[in-house]
Amino acid sequence: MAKQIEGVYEQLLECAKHEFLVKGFKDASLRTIAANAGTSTNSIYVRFQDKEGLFEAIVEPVVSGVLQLFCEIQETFHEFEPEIQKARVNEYSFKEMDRFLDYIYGNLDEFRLLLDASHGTRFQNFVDELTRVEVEYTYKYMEVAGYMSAEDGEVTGEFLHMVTTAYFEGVFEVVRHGMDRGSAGRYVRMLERYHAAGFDTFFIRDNK
Amino acid sequence: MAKQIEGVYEQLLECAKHEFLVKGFKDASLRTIAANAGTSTNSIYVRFQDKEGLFEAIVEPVVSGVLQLFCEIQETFHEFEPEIQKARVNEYSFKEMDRFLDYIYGNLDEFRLLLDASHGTRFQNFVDELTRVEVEYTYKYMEVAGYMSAEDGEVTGEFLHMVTTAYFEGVFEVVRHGMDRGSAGRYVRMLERYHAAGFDTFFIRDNK
Amino acid sequence: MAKQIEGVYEQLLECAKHEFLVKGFKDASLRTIAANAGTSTNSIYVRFQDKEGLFEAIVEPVVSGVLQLFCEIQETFHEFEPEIQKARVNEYSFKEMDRFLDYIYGNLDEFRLLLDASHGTRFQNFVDELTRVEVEYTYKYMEVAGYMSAEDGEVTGEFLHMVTTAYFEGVFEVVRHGMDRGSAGRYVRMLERYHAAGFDTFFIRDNK
Amino acid sequence: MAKQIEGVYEQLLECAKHEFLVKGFKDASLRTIAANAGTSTNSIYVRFQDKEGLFEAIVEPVVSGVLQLFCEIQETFHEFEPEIQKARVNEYSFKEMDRFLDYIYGNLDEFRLLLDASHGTRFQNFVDELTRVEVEYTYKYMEVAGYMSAEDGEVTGEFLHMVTTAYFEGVFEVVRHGMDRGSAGRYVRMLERYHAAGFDTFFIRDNK
DNA sequence: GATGAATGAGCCTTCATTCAT
DNA sequence: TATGAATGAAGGCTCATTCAT
Repeated sequence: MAKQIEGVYEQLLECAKHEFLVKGFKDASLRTIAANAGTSTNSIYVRFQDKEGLFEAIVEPVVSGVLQLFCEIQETFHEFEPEIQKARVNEYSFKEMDRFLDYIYGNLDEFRLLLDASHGTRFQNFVDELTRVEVEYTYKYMEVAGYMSAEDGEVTGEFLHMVTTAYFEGVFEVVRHGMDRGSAGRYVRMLERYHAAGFDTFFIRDNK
Repeated sequence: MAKQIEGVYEQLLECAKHEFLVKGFKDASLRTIAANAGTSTNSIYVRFQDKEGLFEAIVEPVVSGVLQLFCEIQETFHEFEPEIQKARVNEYSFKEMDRFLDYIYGNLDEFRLLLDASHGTRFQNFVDELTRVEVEYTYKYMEVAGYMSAEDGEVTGEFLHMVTTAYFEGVFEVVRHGMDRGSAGRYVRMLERYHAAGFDTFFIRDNK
Repeated sequence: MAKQIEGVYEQLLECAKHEFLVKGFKDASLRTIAANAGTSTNSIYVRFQDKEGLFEAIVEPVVSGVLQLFCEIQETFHEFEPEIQKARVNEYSFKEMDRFLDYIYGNLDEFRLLLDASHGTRFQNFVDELTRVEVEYTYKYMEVAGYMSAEDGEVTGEFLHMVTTAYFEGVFEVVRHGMDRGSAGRYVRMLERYHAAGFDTFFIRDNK
Repeated sequence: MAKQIEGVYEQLLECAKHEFLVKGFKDASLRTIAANAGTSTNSIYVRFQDKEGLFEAIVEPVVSGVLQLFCEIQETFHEFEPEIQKARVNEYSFKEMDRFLDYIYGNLDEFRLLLDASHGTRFQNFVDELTRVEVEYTYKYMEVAGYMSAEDGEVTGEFLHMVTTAYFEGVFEVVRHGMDRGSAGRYVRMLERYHAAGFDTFFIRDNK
């Protein structure tokens, strides 16, 4: 059974990660990656199909992971009773944001790649994907919790998308700035309060 | 002697703008630009030094312009008496945001370039630059208006930078999404309220 | 020990046939063939030596077959008495051409390979080989039947070769055009009359 | 006015011609051609756009030339009165075939390329193109001269195409075999008689 | 013998920039 | 200064074949 030379796979991933981080997807050179990994360009094709396949191999598990984590968090929350949802939304999101950050800090390089080196790949709209999911769940929550837009509906959808984008971009600034895990936690906590306030300016509870 | 042929300069700018918009800085081809402009590649070098020089020629006036406008707005504001500043801050920023948007919409392509096609040039951190200026003035204003952080100061600076980034990114979403001027106005107004609310959550007036 | 896995040989032949037909010998990819056959490239080398060996394995039996059939037909004919040869040449060749076409239509793909996909292999001159054999027998027949060239002999040989080539190329057009067996029969019959007329223009019977 | 280095163009054409002749279009290497011409591969792109452009540059003038010559010959003939056409068809085609052969022998290498090295280019069906033109004119002539098919019409068109193909392939054998100009003349003359006889077997004059 | 990775060379094409005219 | 070829390097990718397991 012709085995791949041991360690080359990992070497390639490591060197590719580095190259992509430094030069971005487009400008990264497979020749350079292969040379640094001490092998031939063809090794890349054997293992990863092509350039984008190499990028995906690095990044895809993390993308899947974060989406799964994200959905799991949301689903768990949305299974609570409406009353509980309303009562614990802040507490809950604080707690879960920590899991989220843990995941990010467990895969820092991959997130850096997704955020700043993925142009030209199918991951270039990664943040947007996350945003879409979040917006969807936000709508669900608004319904459950009896929120309604404070404004006429005209622009609500796009606006919500916009500020949610801003929220995620804010979270990911933490990655871009190379902040340590501790600071990141504090920051993001602040960011949540910040956005919660903004949110409450536009969307108010329709309670009696 | 041997004057530059009239109109070629403008042709080059126009064609370069188009090419950069479509392909981004890195992937744009000087050959293509020159060919479309009906001249030779060397014409670019004569007029703009090199590829980045060409990009700068398109974008730099707008960058200068927006920075100047921005500073002017801020300076004017900061020349008011503190009492007036405090009283009119919202009204003022609403009004001035319109000038800002007008400027953007008067130079849409250039902003698009700055936002999405400048990677690889010295303008790739354009938003960050704006953010830095804004943050600086925010500090000044906070001092004048007697604001203070609601939190311990440890992370204040970076946090302020972060949310200001989010603010500007939010504003520029308007460009990226190809929103029309009217919608943009409404959006950004909402965005300001949103961020104002967030801001007030953290920075409170030390009045008596 | 370690016997070849049953059926792989046939699979390879089948897939190779398809690949060669579609891409021609040079552009065919052994990787693709092996992959389609559900085996490894090396299986090809074990069974067929190399790329050309694979091509030969497909095509050689048919080449042998057609040559054998061809010679058999000719030999049978030439065993007849001269008088009978002269009397029945047309009738005979009509009848035998049907066997020839049957053989072709029983091995259509292989003939297609020989005609249009063999460049780069030792079969690239397949038609020429057939032609040479035919010309040889034609000479024999001419002697037996008392034909002689109507022209001075200078160019006779090459000319005969040329028109015989034209004859065979004509026959094989039937394959290239994907004609059905029925039409092919009619065409080739016409072609024979056509060439017979041409032939009789140059080579006339030295009878008294 | 930046001139191309003198002679490089010609060198490239010459070396390309040689490489294409030896290896065929597909297998020819631009690197090799450039190296042999003492220049860089890019010189090829500057002058000829791409690989096929290089091939075209060699071969296109000859293709145009031969088509023009061919049509001119045909048109001239078809401008004669029907009576004259009928009377002189053989004499005329003999004479003009010499012009045709002169043209071929004035551009031997190009014809070799067209016949045996053009696979993969838009010239790969060169003979077929010629054939189509010839067949068209043949139809015209048949009408004028009162020919009609001796057979039912079913297969006439395709059959005519087939034998005309055979005719041209026969003519071009002269190129493939490297025959000298003198022999070629005699051959082709014979070939014409040969085909004329075949033709007359199927298409007979509807005279009274 | 089967596997499939390694080899090592090669493909066409494109680029930003320089340079001779 | 305009021109556009020359430069010189690099790009991703694919190949037939060999070789270690």
